[in-house]
Amino acid sequence: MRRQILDAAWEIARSEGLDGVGMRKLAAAVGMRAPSLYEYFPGKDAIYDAMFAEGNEQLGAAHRALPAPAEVGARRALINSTQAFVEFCSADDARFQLMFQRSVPGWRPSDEAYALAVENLERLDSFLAQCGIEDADSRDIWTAIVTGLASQQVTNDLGGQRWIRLIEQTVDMFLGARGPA
Amino acid sequence: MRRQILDAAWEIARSEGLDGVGMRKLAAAVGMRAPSLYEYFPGKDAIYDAMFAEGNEQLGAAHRALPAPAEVGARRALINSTQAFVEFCSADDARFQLMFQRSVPGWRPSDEAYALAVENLERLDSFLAQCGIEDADSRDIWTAIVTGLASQQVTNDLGGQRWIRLIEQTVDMFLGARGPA
DNA sequence: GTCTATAGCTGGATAGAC
DNA sequence: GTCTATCCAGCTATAGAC
Repeated sequence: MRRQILDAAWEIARSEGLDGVGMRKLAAAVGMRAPSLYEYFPGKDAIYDAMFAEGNEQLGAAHRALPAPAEVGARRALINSTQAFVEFCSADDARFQLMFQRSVPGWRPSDEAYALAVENLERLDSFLAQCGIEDADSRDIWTAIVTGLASQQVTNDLGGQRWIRLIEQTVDMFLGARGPA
Repeated sequence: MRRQILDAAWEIARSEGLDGVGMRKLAAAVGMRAPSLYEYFPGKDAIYDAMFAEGNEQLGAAHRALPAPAEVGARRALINSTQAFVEFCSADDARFQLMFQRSVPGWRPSDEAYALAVENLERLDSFLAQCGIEDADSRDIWTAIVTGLASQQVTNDLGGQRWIRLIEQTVDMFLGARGPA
């Protein structure tokens, strides 16, 4: 039942925006009345929280599914992970906004949910290290580039390929500046 | 009086978030009651709209104040404009969110206000062209990089220098990939 | 121009019957 | 577990007195 409620919440968020998720509307979407939702979640914030956690689990799973840098080489690994990330963001703008922008007034993820986000950041760090990117400045430049590609793709060409298809070129630009291959 | 109201609105937005700007609170901040605000603005959306327009005017002014690429060369021009932009974003996160993120549920800029944003984008295009960046792919990569730097700076180190100080290095990376100087 | 008063709505959450 | 009924708080906006 929690599953059904969360699915409905995602659907409303995708079609009407994150702020469109209200207790009455959400309950109606699963054939209930608002008060019944409190049997499954302590409140509305807990629903956003579960969504935030779920998004981070999905991102973690997508990242774990990538081949290791040792297998495919740093260049290919960076391309793969960037494509996976930008496509992940672009596949669901409501999820992107919930996870990476502060677009739900008055809501902040709980500590437990946020821990999943930190876990993903740590996984990324270790992935970058395996790609030979270990100094802090390079990591910061890298994260700026990747989040920039993702936000442009989501904001200006949702569901398209406009920035996704520039990823290889961008990775080569980044690697080229770190010394010739 | 419109000026005073807008100043108060910015102040509330900065301290409590954009959604903290309400008619009662805003009126109280200028020593009025809510209904009196309707003498100066037709409604709340018009206030967001005026703020959006004002932000874009400020950005335009900041950009116009930059030395021309012909004077300082492409590299310096790109560094200057990126620093100016990231600092502009980082100086006021409420303004950043209003202008570049969709963080006011239910509000969209009016056509007139949006025209100012388009004007700024066109100015940027012409600036980039003067820097020798004319193909669409390079422009897209460039905007991704710049917005990425800005969003990382605003989100993770507001008011600091963590990404601002990486701008020179990033511009060199970008230019390096376009053929040796 | 500014006010009081209030309409009219929407939202999350709770009490208590069944 | 689900419901009806309702509370309570918030909001924008308007009517009409002064």
